[in-house]
Amino acid sequence: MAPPPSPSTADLILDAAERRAQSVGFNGFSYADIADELKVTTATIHYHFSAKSDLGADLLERYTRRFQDALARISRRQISPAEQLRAYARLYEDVLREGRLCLCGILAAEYQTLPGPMREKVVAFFAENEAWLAKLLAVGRERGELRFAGDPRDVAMAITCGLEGTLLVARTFGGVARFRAAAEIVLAAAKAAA
Amino acid sequence: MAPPPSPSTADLILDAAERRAQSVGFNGFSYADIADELKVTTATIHYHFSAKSDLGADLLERYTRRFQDALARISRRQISPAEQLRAYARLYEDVLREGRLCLCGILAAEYQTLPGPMREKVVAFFAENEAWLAKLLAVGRERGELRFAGDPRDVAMAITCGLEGTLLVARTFGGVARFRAAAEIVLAAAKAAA
DNA sequence: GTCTATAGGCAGATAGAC
DNA sequence: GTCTATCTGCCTATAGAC
Repeated sequence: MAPPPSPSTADLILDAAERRAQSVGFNGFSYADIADELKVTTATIHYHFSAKSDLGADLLERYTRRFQDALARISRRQISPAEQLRAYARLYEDVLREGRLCLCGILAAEYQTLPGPMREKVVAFFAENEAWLAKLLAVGRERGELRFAGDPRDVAMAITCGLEGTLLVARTFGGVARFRAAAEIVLAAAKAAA
Repeated sequence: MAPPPSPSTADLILDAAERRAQSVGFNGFSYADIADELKVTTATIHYHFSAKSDLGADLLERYTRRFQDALARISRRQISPAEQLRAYARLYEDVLREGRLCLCGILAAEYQTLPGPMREKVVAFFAENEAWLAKLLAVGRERGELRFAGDPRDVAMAITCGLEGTLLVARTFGGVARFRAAAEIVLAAAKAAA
């Protein structure tokens, strides 16, 4: 294994932008904010991401890829479908613990103000999310390890949306403890449904 | 009954601001946007709401009051707890049909950028929401008309958050049809839970 | 690749006439 | 109560030196 290369300026910018976008939204931070944090000037950021919409698009691409990777890692683990669901919920809980939201959750709230390319990527995130979750649910039900009625995609949608909403609300009202309690109830859609 | 008085300028401003806040967020519109829409100047708006944070606070107060009124109307109807839950979900569905989000849902996403007085009102909205819903759930269970395990407040939280998240996501991905399907599954937390 | 300097626009907010 | 006019500050973005 090669030693980890020290992160490029572009990566540092993405890191800072991601952290801010997940807490104050894409419209909630400026190039100046990031420039101050990294001790560079706004011109430097424009050199790497000529427009803010480009930064946003790259941000979404990296975030979605990483999220998909995390889902793939869950799939590879030799655990039951119910356990995989719990691992899925833990992805959200970890985000909340840092005082953040899901990037695509907060961007969904800003959707109407986003440039077109970013909008498409937000939609794609939810579509890929649902596809992964629906497959997990379908397989789990086939094996008799999960119980629920109806189309797995609908249950997948309900679970993803439930976690997104719980994250959103729990950050302002409830905190991590209540996130857990609510998330457990959300996940029960694929355990106890008739 | 007296005839409805023609709305004051302040009311018209609140109406326009509310519509915009529910679609682009509180930081997504400016005094100039509203001024253009109402064919007045920004100075006029400042006369009625000297700072934007005042407008935001008044907006939240009116919205929360109206939402509470809607909940009270549901409570007064002679329908089963399960039907009341459906009526609750319909409040959200109606908002989506206009392409909007719940005001407090979208403000929860902007929470970190909101002035203090607005933050408190957002939190209060969710607290009052949960209180109403928890009471409905508790009564329904006592009467044997609703089935669920655990603290009614946790189930209430899961349902409110589930609907908020479904609203958020369905606006960008899924639309009204899938909102309904997911909402039904969310509400099942208080019907089929073991 | 990073800087200084700056353009051009839009934001929230205020003073004072009518 | 509404207007015109304006201030100040921040934002995105660019030109050009190093």
